Amino acid sequence: MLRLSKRVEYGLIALRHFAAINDSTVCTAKEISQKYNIPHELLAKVLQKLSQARIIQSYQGVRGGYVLAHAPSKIKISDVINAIEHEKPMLAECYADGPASCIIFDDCTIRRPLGKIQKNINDFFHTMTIAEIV
Amino acid sequence: MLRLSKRVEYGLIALRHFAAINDSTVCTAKEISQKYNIPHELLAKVLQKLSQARIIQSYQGVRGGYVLAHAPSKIKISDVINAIEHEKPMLAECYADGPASCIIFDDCTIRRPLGKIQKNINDFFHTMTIAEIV
DNA sequence: GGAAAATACGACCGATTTTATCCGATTTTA
DNA sequence: TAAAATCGGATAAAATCGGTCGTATTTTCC
Ligand code: FES
Ligand code: FES
Repeated sequence: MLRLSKRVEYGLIALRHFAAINDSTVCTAKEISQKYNIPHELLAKVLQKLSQARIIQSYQGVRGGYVLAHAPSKIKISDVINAIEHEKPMLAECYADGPASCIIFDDCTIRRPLGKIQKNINDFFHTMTIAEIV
Repeated sequence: MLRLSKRVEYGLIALRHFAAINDSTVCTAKEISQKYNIPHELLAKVLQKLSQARIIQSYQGVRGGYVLAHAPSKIKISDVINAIEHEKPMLAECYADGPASCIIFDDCTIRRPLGKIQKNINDFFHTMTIAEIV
């Protein structure tokens, strides 16, 4: 409950790795998966997502790999989450999917108060960058 | 992802209901489940947990039901979560279950940075009370 | 005393989500 | 041309969660 998904964890670990090494050095998914003991195929897909979101730059072919596309201080945690998960992290489903999704929407009395906590978390993800986790 | 469980939602809704009405009036699980359109059996189980944690007082038998055991301002959100969920809400499993649970524990580089966000959320749950959601 | 109404408790199923794997295709360099 | 890497979809395995059921116990009311 209230847990980050493995995909996001793996993504953050990978991004931290990129940020910790020289900018111009490409890293392959295999390297990272071995170094951090992460399932290779799964990490590969996460990196693809990050690549599509222009957070990292991909180079195909032999001697290919990935490099950060921006400075670590420019990459917000929220960017990473949005790139990997297609729906934003929400305390209650009603926020994410709208009134139709929740059967007790009209009778719900805690949606508004929960918003305070939600906002707080959002702000944190929006403020913190990869540079702060190196 | 990063979502509260239904059990906690239902628990909060029920507690808010208790806080909103007269202190000495007992409410049955059935009443609340009908009013807020919540599955009766599931809510009943949640209320049992809250009763065991001394957050609400139970009265058995016909004309029985539940009443708040303390003033709403004395009931913290974290108390409610702890009562309903046996393990605390944690961004990453490594916090909750210790080193043995996470295969990448030794290689993990994001555990410590994540702690900042974790602490922030914990503080919020520890500060906010039922009185603030009435 | 017995029936009804409520909580108490535990076991269980089913659906959904999440995690992980697999395979084939494409790109690029050696 | 072969090897090494990214791509992308499909699929399988696992875990979690919401919800249900059945039974026991307690208490009040008739
Ligand atoms: S829990 Fe869905 S609207 Fe509040
Ligand atoms: S993800 Fe488990 S230790 Fe970091």
